[in-house]
Amino acid sequence: MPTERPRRRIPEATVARLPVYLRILSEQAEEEVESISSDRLAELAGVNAAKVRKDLSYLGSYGTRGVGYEVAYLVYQIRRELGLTHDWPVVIVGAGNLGQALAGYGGFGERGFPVAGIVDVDPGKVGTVLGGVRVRHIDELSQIVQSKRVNIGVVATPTAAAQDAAERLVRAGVTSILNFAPVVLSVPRSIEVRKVDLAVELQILSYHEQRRATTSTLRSVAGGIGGGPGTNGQVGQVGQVGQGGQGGQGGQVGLGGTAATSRPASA
Amino acid sequence: MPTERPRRRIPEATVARLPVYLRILSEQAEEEVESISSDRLAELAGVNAAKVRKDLSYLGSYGTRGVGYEVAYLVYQIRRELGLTHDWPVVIVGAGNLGQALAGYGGFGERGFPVAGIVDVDPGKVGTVLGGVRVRHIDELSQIVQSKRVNIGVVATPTAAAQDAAERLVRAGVTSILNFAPVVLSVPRSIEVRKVDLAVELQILSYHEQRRATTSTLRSVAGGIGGGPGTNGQVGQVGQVGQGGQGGQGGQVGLGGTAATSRPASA
DNA sequence: CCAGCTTTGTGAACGTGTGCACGAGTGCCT
DNA sequence: AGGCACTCGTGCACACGTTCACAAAGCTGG
Ligand SMILES: NC(=O)c1ccc[n+]([C@@H]2O[C@H](COP(=O)([O-])OP(=O)(O)OC[C@H]3O[C@@H](n4cnc5c(N)ncnc54)[C@H](O)[C@@H]3O)[C@@H](O)[C@H]2O)c1
Ligand SMILES: NC(=O)c1ccc[n+]([C@@H]2O[C@H](COP(=O)([O-])OP(=O)(O)OC[C@H]3O[C@@H](n4cnc5c(N)ncnc54)[C@H](O)[C@@H]3O)[C@@H](O)[C@H]2O)c1
Repeated sequence: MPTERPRRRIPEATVARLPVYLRILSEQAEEEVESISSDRLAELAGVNAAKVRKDLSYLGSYGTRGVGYEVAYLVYQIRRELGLTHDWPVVIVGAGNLGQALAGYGGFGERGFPVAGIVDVDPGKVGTVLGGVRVRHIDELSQIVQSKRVNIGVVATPTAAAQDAAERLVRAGVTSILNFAPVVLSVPRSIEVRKVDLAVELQILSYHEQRRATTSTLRSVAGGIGGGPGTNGQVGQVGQVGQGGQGGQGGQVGLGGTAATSRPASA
Repeated sequence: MPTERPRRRIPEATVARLPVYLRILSEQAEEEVESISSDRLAELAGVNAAKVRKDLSYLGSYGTRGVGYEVAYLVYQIRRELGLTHDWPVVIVGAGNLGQALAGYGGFGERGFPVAGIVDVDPGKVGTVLGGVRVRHIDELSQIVQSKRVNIGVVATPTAAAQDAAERLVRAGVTSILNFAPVVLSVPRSIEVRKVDLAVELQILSYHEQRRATTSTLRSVAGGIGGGPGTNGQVGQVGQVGQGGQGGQGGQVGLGGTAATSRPASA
């Protein structure tokens, strides 16, 4: 079993898809599927088969022509490439609505991101236990980060406090931040920041809804602008998509979208 | 005041940035700033100034050369383009950890996405009140969607139930879905789906952390692989970024990343 | 009214991402 | 052993997105 070093630098767009492949492959492994073709994997992931092959080719791990990929080996390779060979403890700043939901969610620990700690400024929150972890005061942040060797921090404070939270995280030694507050954080360029902004997601959906309404108005002059539900409910027929092409994605610096539109075929 | 129709189709990457500009411009408007340059807006949004100008040029709304853009007018134009001239009520499926956090979060209503309803299958959850909205049984979904004219649905059920939830939403008449479950939903191609997958975000961060560790190992042979915190905390000096370029983003069909990396200068 | 400064709008070059098409292996069946 | 069906790996063309650079346009002061 070759332990080749990551040969090329992996494109961000590919990095963003690897976790999806990984989840699917892990599921397949549980169902005792030993081998999988790029076609099948593409179908399950809702992407183009050529894209799957190209993505996987960056791993340097080879499939077998005429056969497909060995699921277990692929899982191993992707996990290694993503740095998932060991856990990455995370620390959450802000134990409000969202922080509590995150802490109470077991999915992170399962996927290798155990919650090493939750901190808050509110004395009323300190001491309460969320998802098995006791909320501690924010002054203990540095100590938690250092003793638990935390590299990843999550900002779940109100908007006004997000910049402060980020700075505290950076000072404490965190090098990657996942930010839920709808603000652009200012941090040293060496820090990797990713943003999840639900309002932005909804606004993008709104744009498409609005566009849908406008377009149909042009065709059927009757349609009101408010745009009632389209009620075309054809749920059964799944639309395997012709993958409407588009520029890349990736956690690029500028801004960039947040979610991905997908519409794959089910099994 | 010209009310020009949206001339060109707006690129997805731009659509994904407009909400960010909108938020910043709204804040500026509250601070009574009347005019803003692309440079300043770019700085606040953490993007390249040329990108800002190009993005805004798609709106057809004009700035004034030598001066900048009129904040209020830009806000109006962006809101119009994004379809934010009226509210878009949303319905949440799944009143668990996440559904409760979403319902309890006032930010959506403020931004034009009031929670029209929350539904769940669990009889124990039905009847409880979250964020001023009573949880109702999922069988009432269609009725809610139709009576409240809901176009956007949010899937916040466990993974196993997400596909079912999506199908119910589509049958009820919803045409856009925001999915929090880590699965690829199969829906008719006419339905717009966006996915927010926190585990994917963390795994992307993990990739970069791992890469950082590997790279530094090559340089300073000493460093352990586990990669303790880097503790280079230089918080004060904000890094206005040279916008490390990258391929596009956008809510493209395939998959695609979810969050964006940003690192702008603060005011 | 002109000179000089500022800032927009956009053409063009470049970089990234996507998807087709096909050569090149691999396994199976006869 | 040979033929055939299958699937990977990838070159290539094209689409999309980003950034630079600069002419056009507007403002201000004299
Ligand atoms: N709740 C959601 O569903 C949701 C959805 C989208 C975005 N968000 C964003 O997530 C963030 C958190 O939302 P929420 O609903 O959990 O808010 P919240 O008000 O319920 O919780 C915020 C918590 O942060 C704590 N806090 C305040 N200042 C702090 C500081 N300087 N350091 C550490 N902790 C501090 C508060 O004590 C509070 O417990 C907000 O920025 C919000 O915009 C939340
Ligand atoms: N909680 C988080 O912070 C978090 C983070 C990332 C992803 N997620 C994802 O979000 C989803 C929800 O997470 P959660 O923590 O809220 O889960 P949860 O178990 O707390 O809540 C799920 C809710 O959905 C309800 N439900 C189950 N089947 C349903 C159906 N068919 N129709 C309607 N409702 C149904 C359940 O009764 C429950 O109330 C999961 O897919 C999870 O992977 C959650």
